Amino acid sequence: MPPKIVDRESRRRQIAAAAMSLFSESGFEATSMNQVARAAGIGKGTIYEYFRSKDELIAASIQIWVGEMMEGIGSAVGGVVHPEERLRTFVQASVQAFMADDSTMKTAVAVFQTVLSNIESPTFSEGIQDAFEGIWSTIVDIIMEGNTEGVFHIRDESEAERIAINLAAFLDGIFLHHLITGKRFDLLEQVNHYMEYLLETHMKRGK
Amino acid sequence: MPPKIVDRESRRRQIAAAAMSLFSESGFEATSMNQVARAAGIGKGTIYEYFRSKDELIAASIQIWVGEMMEGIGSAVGGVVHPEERLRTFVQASVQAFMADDSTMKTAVAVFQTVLSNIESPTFSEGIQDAFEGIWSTIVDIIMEGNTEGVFHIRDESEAERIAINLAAFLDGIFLHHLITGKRFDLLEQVNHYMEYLLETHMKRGK
DNA sequence: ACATTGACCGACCGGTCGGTCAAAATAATA
DNA sequence: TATTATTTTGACCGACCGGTCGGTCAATGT
Repeated sequence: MPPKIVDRESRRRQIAAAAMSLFSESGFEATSMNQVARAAGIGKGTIYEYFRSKDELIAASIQIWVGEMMEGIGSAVGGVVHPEERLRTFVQASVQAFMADDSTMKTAVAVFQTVLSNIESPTFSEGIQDAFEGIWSTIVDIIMEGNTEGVFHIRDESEAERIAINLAAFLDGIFLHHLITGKRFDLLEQVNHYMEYLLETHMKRGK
Repeated sequence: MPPKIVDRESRRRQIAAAAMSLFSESGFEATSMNQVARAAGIGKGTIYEYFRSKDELIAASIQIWVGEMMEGIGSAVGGVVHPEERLRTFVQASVQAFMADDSTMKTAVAVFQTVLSNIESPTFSEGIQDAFEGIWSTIVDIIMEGNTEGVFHIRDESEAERIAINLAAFLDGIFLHHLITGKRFDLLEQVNHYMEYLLETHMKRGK
């Protein structure tokens, strides 16, 4: 009976992907549904077959983007066994992911802004909340694992959490400032500087 | 000869101030020139006597807002003499300024976003660049002063600069994450955690 | 061959926006 | 008060927006 069966989920992803590349360049508000349609190679009306509204399209795009971002970093860390090396790899992968192209960073900021503007709306904030929990717990896991292996020396898990929250915040902050100030400082140098005394002091690395 | 003398500069400030209070609540894009006119108690056309476009109004508003922000923090630090206390005061004043109300933080993020979206346009980015230089040099000054007084122990000025850049980035990052995650962690605790090992290690405080 | 389906489309709608401009208001001069 | 230069104004405009909807069409079942 169905003259043409369409995998609705993969179609959603396809449209959201096309949309995201526009969002990354011009932001969410500034991108019109007409542009999205053209970029996706479909009619505008078709978008509304798969998304109730522009907001829903934005939310879905964000979720997919965040997921891919985390997947990339996760797979980079996956292969490394030594805790310190894992932590360094995690940071390096984050730096590379964000600095790969400016548009990635701009997208991240746009996402921040959109989530903040809709901080009351669960549609937007839920996915982001999960993302943060994921990032934090990834770092905490690395630290605690290093702790039991005797590589790090942390008092307790809540201390590891504090370190994780600060590390994640620092990374976002330094990325943001690097872009805003027109790359007026050496990003890698600053990140290494942070890592240096994170490892040397709190974790009493080596001896 | 002029039948009506108008202090153009103060008029600009007055309009920009009225505009900024709206921008803080709803963001730049979402605020219409009609709303700005009503809030400023003037006709819409009058705005265009003092600003060429909405973009110029936004840029001017941002510049004034940033200026007031820095002035506030600067005056808080001004009275303190002991270097370590000055640094703590600087951080505390920043926290208070941002956490005073959510709208301040949302405004800051909106400013970031706007500047990033117009990173090529000098109209927007110039003022922000100066603001960052100001913040960095404020921190560097505190550190270097503490150095000559023997309270801090820093290798050289470039080391102080690295510390300043990282501190500023961390503060913005932690503010941002605190808001986005729905205040899922204790902001003050995290900031103190950072300050603790900033003072205890790099600066080899006390003994 | 032909009926049925649903994916797809783009013209169209109500509404909003930034920006303009002719006219009104204002105030110093004579 | 009449004149004149300047400032202020809000009605108005065209462009554009998100979203809708009647209709088209290719693919399938019979």
